[in-house]
Amino acid sequence: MAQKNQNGGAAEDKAPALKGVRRSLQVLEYIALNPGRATDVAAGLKVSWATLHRTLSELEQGGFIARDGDSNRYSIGPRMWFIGTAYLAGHKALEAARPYLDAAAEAGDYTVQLVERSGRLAVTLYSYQTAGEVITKSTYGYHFPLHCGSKGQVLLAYSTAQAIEEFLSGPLESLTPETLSQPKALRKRLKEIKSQGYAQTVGDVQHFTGSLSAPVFDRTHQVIGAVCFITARSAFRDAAQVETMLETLLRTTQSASLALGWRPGAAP
Amino acid sequence: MAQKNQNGGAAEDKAPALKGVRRSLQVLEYIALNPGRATDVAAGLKVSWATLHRTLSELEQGGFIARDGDSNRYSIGPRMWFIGTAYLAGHKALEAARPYLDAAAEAGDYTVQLVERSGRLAVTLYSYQTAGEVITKSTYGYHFPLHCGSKGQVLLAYSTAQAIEEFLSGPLESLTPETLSQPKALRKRLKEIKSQGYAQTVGDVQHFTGSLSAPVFDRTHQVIGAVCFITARSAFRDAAQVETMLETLLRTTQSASLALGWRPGAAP
DNA sequence: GCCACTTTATCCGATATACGGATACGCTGA
DNA sequence: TCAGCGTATCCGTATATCGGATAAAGTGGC
Repeated sequence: MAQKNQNGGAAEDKAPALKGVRRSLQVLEYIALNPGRATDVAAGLKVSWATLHRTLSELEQGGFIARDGDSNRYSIGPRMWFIGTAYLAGHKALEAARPYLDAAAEAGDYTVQLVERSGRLAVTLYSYQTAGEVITKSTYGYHFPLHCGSKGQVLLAYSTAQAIEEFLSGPLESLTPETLSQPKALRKRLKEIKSQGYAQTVGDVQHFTGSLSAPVFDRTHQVIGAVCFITARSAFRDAAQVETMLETLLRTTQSASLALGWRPGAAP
Repeated sequence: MAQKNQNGGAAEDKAPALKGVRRSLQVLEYIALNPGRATDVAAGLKVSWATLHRTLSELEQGGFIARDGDSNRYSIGPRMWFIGTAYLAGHKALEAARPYLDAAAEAGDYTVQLVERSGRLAVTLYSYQTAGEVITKSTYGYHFPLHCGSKGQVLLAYSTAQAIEEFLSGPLESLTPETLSQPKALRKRLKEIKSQGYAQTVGDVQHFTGSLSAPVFDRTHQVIGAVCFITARSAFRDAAQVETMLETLLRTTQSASLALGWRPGAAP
């Protein structure tokens, strides 16, 4: 389960200024991905034990990570949530899209999400889960690699060819037996997605769910995120129902894009 | 608007180990509260400009803060959200309470929140906003001081006398003319709240809304958070409606507490 | 309950690292 | 054009940080 640099890569390698700061944030991210004991973190990050210990103490003291008294396991602390949420307040795309997301959620019986890319993962910015149907791991805090699930695939499909290759050259783990994890197959899939304007996957993230996603554009015709509808696997057997979902989905993404200044037509 | 150490205080003062790390996180928190230009941050935190510049560069490079190209204003970056959300995955109280929160949200026409305390602020962990009525600032990313709004007051009311005094000795800003900001009046109010088991405020956070909150306990009879119902001010004129809300609220908090191992009866 | 082992905590001297004053660049508005 | 503010970068020095080693505490096997 020890997935190391799943998210990283954001110019993390070149310049080692402010060594301590860099490390502490790496530690935070590592713990976000794999909460666990101190030694494991030290091993995963290849940091000398003494150094790591100091770092952890400092972070814990500040409430940025929390330690379970009994097991000595570390996990992300409340203060990180506090800081992190500030990202949403003032997120222009989210703000613009929210009304349409809510409307879509009311219209049907599925979970509605707005996601964006962060490193190799699709990160949920907003999740509206109609109370009727509860789908685990469809809320905040669960992020999946881009090749798993329609949302990630959409984000990936609209990247540059170079970015796609870069992603595909990384590790492509399988979350279920149905996960597409062959670069070749994925390339083909991504092309299809881009040409049809949306993605649909079933059972490649969790066995019993499926999802439908489409991209959201900003005024410069760049994809800044994706809207994703998630529902039970069974729903995808009913073609008419899928058709309706798709219609709502595309209406939603188009509305959101328009609200962000996007206008139909080819990119400038 | 420059509220400095609004959240802090978590043993931030005593031990200066890992200076750089400490500062960088202070910077992050400061920016979370007051996004803005570099100089303002330097002034607010009383850090030499050169040092701050290095810190900001490092944080920006990692995607922990984002800088608006034109105005040079800094705000929290996507990676902080990514890390912060990990706090929710595995938050035992949230997990236990969620079903009841959802149920409550379905039952009535108000926003349902689960909040917990972080420093001097009440922080939203979960917010379920029925699409019908949209209340601004009732989502993630907007945090209010404990003395404003019923949610904060509940959290405060169940603190130790010492913690209450400590809070009251800090700055008590008024968000609206109706905010209670006199320590004396607040002390009285907190006593009332604790004796009646819930809090109700109207118009003390935003002019046009009111809220109703009650505490959630864990097995050790400690308050680990509060559930809060928020709705339009007008709704609070209808006594019968308030009565119904209150009933739902108390049922919700009791269910959540039970799910956390709390049992009725006095603390051990 | 004892022993071997793993994990966590703390010390301390050497050295690399980050600090901050000073200086230079760039933008905005008068 | 110039003044003034905000931003970027340089560089010598002092100091804060690193990590090996050691001690303490916890874990599990038998």
